[in-house]
Amino acid sequence: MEPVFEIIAEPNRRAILSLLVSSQQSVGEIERQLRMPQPSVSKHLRVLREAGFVESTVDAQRRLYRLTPEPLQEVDAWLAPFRRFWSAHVDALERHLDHMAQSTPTKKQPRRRRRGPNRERDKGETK
Amino acid sequence: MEPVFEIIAEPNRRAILSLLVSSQQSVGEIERQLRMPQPSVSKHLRVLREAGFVESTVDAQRRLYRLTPEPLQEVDAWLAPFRRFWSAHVDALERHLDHMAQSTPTKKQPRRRRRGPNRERDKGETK
DNA sequence: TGTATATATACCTTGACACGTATATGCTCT
DNA sequence: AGAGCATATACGTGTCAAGGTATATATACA
Repeated sequence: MEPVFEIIAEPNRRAILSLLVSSQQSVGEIERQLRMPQPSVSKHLRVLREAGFVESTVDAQRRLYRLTPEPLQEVDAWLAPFRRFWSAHVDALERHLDHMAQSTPTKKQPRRRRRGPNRERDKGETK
Repeated sequence: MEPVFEIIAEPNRRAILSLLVSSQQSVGEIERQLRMPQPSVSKHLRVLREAGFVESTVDAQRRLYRLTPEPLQEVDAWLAPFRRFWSAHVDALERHLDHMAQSTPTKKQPRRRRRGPNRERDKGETK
C-alpha cells in the first residue's frame, strides 16, 4: 500500500499527522486525544512509519512519534502545477466579476454565450 | 466515497487531473493519452465530477472535461500547517549542519545526548 | 433509417484494508 | 520474580471500490 496518497486517504491517519504537527506524542497520548483504540493507533503509526511520514524514538516503555517532512512534501510538490492553474483561474474570475459589475448590476444578465445561440455551457452537465 | 483525499488516492484519477491541468480534454483524448479503457475513464470522471474536481460541457457526442479549483484547494489548505512545520525543520537542520561543520569535520562526533548516557535516539527505531 | 462514433452505465468478481478482539512483547518498580 | 503499564502484532471478518465485460444512450452522417 506504499503510495503516499493512499496513506493520507485514511482520516484517522490524517488526524494523527495533524496531532503531531504541534509536537511529538506517545501512542497513549494519541490514543486519548483521538479517542481511538490503541491497536488501531499502533497500526496506523506503523503504516505512517514505514512510509516515512513519522519517526519514533524509544522512551522506556513509551514510543514517541514525530513528523518527518519528506512524504508530505511530495504531496505538496504534486499540487504545485494545480496551484499555478487556480491562481490563473482566480484572475480570470476577477476580470469576469469586474466586467459584470460595470454592465448591469443586480440583474440576472443573459450573458451572451460563445459560438452561436444556446450552446456549450447551456446544456452543460457537471452532474 | 465522497471525501476529497480518497478521491485523489487513486493513481488514474491523479493522472487525469494532471492531464487536465494544461487544458480541457474529451474522454477519448484522455483514454488515448493514458492508455486506459474507456469505461474506466468515464467512471473515474464521474467520481471526479461528483466531487467537484472537474466540470463537463457537451460538444456534440463528446464531453469536454476541465478542472475546477475548489477540491484541490481544500487539499492545499490541509497541507498548510505542515508547510510551516517543515520550513522550521529545514532551518533547524541548517543550523545543525552549520554547527557540525565548525566543530569536527569528517569525524563521527559522539554528540552528547539529552538526559543521561545512552538514551532516547540511541535505541531509536524508525523501522 | 441505418451505421458508426463517443460516452455512460450495469453487473460481477476480486482484492485490499480498516476494524475488533485477543494476545504477545517489553519495560518498570516493588 | 511478579504485577502492571505501554505498545505491538496476529487473526478473523465485513465492506467497499476498482477493474473487466457487456450493453445502453446519444449524436453525426450517409
